[in-house]
Amino acid sequence: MRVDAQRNYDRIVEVAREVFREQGYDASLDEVAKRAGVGPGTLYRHFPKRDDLLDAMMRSWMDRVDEAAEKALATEGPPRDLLVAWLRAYVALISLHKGGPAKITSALDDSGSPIASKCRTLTGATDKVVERLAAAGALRPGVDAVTICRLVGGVAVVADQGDLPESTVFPLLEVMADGMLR
Amino acid sequence: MRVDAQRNYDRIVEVAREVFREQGYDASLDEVAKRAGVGPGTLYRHFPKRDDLLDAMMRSWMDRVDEAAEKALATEGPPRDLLVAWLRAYVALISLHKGGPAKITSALDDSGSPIASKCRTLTGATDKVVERLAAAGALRPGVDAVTICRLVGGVAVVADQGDLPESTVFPLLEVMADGMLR
DNA sequence: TTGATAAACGGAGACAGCCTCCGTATCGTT
DNA sequence: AACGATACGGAGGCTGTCTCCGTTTATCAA
Repeated sequence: MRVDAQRNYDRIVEVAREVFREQGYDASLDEVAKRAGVGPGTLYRHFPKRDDLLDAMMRSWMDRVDEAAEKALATEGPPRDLLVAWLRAYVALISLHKGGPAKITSALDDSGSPIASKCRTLTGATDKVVERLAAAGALRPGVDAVTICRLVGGVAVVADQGDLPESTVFPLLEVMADGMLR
Repeated sequence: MRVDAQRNYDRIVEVAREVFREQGYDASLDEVAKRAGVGPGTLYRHFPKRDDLLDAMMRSWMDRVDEAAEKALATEGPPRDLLVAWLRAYVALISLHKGGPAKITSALDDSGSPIASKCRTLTGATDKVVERLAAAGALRPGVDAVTICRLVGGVAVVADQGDLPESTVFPLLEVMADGMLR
């Protein structure tokens, strides 16, 4: 890749992070291009679809997911505490930007999206939690990682769209946790 | 209201129902106007915001909600069956159009939206179910109608966006039901 | 029936966002 | 330095939203 191309690529991703944080996932891409000081053509050549840009933005984010899963797994106490800790972390991770929860959760079932690979990181991390719970015999049969991701994703979407505070979201997660455990 | 105005109003609503059913909630409003045989100006005078149009479309829908609640309340058997029946009905009711679950569920927390009044019908119906369950002592403390609406709304949004089949959605609802019951 | 008046109509067009095409500029190599 | 490959970027087509305002239509009183 030519150095000027690399420079523009990086700059676009950097600016996109900023713009999406300010305006949510449906911010104008022309605006991103303008702020990055490139033409729209350049942006669309590097990132033909909006999701390709999100994909690039989320590269570093994946490390954080694994990190958060490790941290949750280190939780002391009963299985329910572990699960709740992970659910909270999960919501926080996918709620970095307005519109993020919807985007990510719907990518769970859209293997064509570039985001889908990110979801695998997410379900993978959830799976570690599932295994731990299953080993403790605490999990209700039939509850797997994808099920959990869908459920908690749904809560995250609602929280995101309604701007719900943690004090409202946490109880929702606890109801769900109780439904998942035996 | 002048009779021609009334005629156009009704026609727009009728056509909108059709178009939204075909294309989901973000169908083009100019398209609706065109099909209804009116200018965009006429449409926007009657319905300044998209939600105003949805609001009008949902007038008759509210009756169906109460009806469905009655039917669920007539369910024989243990409380869990009643709850699951209502959750399924709830999802079906808000999933009439693509994008509907998101619209309706986010209106739960947006009292400014014209849709909010429709939500009250929905939470009201849910409340009847809640009362029945509470009377039977089957409900976990702290679980109220709004909590339930948010949770099931979240599942409906995910199902809608991911085009999930009933066979996937129903188990999600059951996990939630288990979380709500003691 | 007719004419006045208010009400409603509807389409042209301003504006914003998405995305493409292609002439121009830049890079890297010989 | 010169050339070919690569990348740039902006003009502009397209679609959808929404408004403004000249024209039409309904209604009612005379």
